[in-house]
Amino acid sequence: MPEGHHLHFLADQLTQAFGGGPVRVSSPTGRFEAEAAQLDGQSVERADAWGKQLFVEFADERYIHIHLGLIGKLDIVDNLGQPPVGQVRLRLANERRLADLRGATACDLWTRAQVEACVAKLGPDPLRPDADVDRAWTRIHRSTKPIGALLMDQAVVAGIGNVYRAELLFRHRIDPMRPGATLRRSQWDAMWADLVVLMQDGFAKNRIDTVRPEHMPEAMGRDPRVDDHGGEVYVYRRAQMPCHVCGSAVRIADLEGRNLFWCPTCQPKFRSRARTDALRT
DNA sequence: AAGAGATGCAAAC
DNA sequence: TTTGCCTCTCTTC
Repeated sequence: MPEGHHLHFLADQLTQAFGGGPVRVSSPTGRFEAEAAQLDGQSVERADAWGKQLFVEFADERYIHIHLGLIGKLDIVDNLGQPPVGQVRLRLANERRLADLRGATACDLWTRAQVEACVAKLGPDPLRPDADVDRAWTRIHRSTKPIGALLMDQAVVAGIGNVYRAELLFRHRIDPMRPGATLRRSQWDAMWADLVVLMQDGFAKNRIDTVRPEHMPEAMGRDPRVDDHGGEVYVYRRAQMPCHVCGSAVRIADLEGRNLFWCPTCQPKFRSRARTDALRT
């Protein structure tokens, strides 16, 4: 689940569970033990997310920085005094709630300066009200890299992952291999506006659904999606299966080490104007 | 029971 | 370009 919507969901949960009061901080695996000891018993101010980076703010401008990576999990549950199960690198607990971190790529104790340096490298986050859409457009407009690769670059847009990448391109009928510089500003503005709505919905439900009402299972009389992802999507992890819109077999390819999914009919191959003109003459 | 693969990314070659 | 993280679910035997 760890695309940007999920990290914002976790930040909200952490703030609700621990914000404004003292928290027990421990590291059952010992890997974060020295840092945990420094924070143990201190008050949590709040938690916040920027893209896929999660920050838990303590007094004195100290922050726990967490990045879940591909397989990391942060379970926030009622505190019933249960012992840690598996490799719990970080445990936050108060009388009511308990949060266990497992499998994360990063868990560090940071200063405010470190947090600011991290955030400065990130592109705009569609879930933040201060997001600067122009900053993303500048990067896209100046790049010959495929838009499918640019959308995954956290310095371009922070919070998009493999699901939102594939689904956003499908919804806007854009060839993932199309160079960023060939997009029109109006296309990017429409994609961004759509992304904000999709990710806000994902944040509210903690689940990625991108299928329009007319293509939902009930509307089309098809079976709902059943797998560990769960959300209703058009192309993500649907290789070889028929497109919900046109019936073509959904395609899969490797782009920069990640699986890319798209519909070859709904997202026709992009031809540059120069090439088209050359063929006409 | 065992293996593959996954919503990510940094570090190592 | 490949490996590591070290979890969890789904698939195959």
